[in-house]
Amino acid sequence: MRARVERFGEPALLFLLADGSAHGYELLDRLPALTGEERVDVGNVYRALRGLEQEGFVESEWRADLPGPAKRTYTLTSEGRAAFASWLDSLEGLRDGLTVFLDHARKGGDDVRTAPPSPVASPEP
Amino acid sequence: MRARVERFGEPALLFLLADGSAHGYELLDRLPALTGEERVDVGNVYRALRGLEQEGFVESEWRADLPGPAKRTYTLTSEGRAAFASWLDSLEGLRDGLTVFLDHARKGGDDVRTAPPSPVASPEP
DNA sequence: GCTTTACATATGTAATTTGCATATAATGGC
DNA sequence: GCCATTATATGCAAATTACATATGTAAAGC
Repeated sequence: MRARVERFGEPALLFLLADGSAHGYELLDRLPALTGEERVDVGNVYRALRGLEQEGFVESEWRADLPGPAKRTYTLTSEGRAAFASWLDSLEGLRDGLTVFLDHARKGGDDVRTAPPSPVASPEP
Repeated sequence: MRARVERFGEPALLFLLADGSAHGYELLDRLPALTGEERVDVGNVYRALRGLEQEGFVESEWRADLPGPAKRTYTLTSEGRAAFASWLDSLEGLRDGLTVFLDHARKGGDDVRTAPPSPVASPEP
């Protein structure tokens, strides 16, 4: 069923790059294990990388010296590092928000799922 | 910065409806406080409600007897309640996944955020 | 009574994102 | 040379989202 993080791909890419420079294909390989997604779209990864580059979060350099076909090697910029840190904060906020929501939604045990809802309870800030 | 839950709107609507029947405008009012979003699109809420109805998760009934203009009052079905429970599980999985990711990304304290990630490749200052 | 404002639902559509397919090209093994 | 693999990239339809606008009723003000 549908419950995924929106634009989780970008922070995941930054996370992988924070671990060292890499090229797209390599990132593509390591992404599923990180995000838990079964299928990661090839084209969208490259598009995301170009987007991150346009935003100044990564820099790329063509490397023909490495074995195999020419690769575009991406490296985090300091802006990218800062953005990643900010994204982590944001994700943490999201996680905490989810926790609050889940606690709310599950309060009263299973009556949310089985019994008619209580007439009073409303989630107030 | 961008880090939101995708399709969080539907479970949020189900959550509000689990608390008792309501009409669209009312849900629209209570939604931002629940999801933390500043602006909730009016049209999309009604579209989401119709979607939920087509999936059999909610039922609606026009009420002209209530004060004010005629309202369409939505009520959770048992399928809706089940779907909500399932969504909660899904969200919980997401939350736990986020926790794992954050622990990973933050391991080693703040060095992810401040220090060069690895000696292998860093853009020279 | 008539006008204005608030309530309530709904449609239209442009922009963005996603998923899926396909193109291109270089390398290495045979 | 031929072919599978590695590597990057584009094209496009479908789905989603954001923004605007339309429609109609009821309450409030004068």
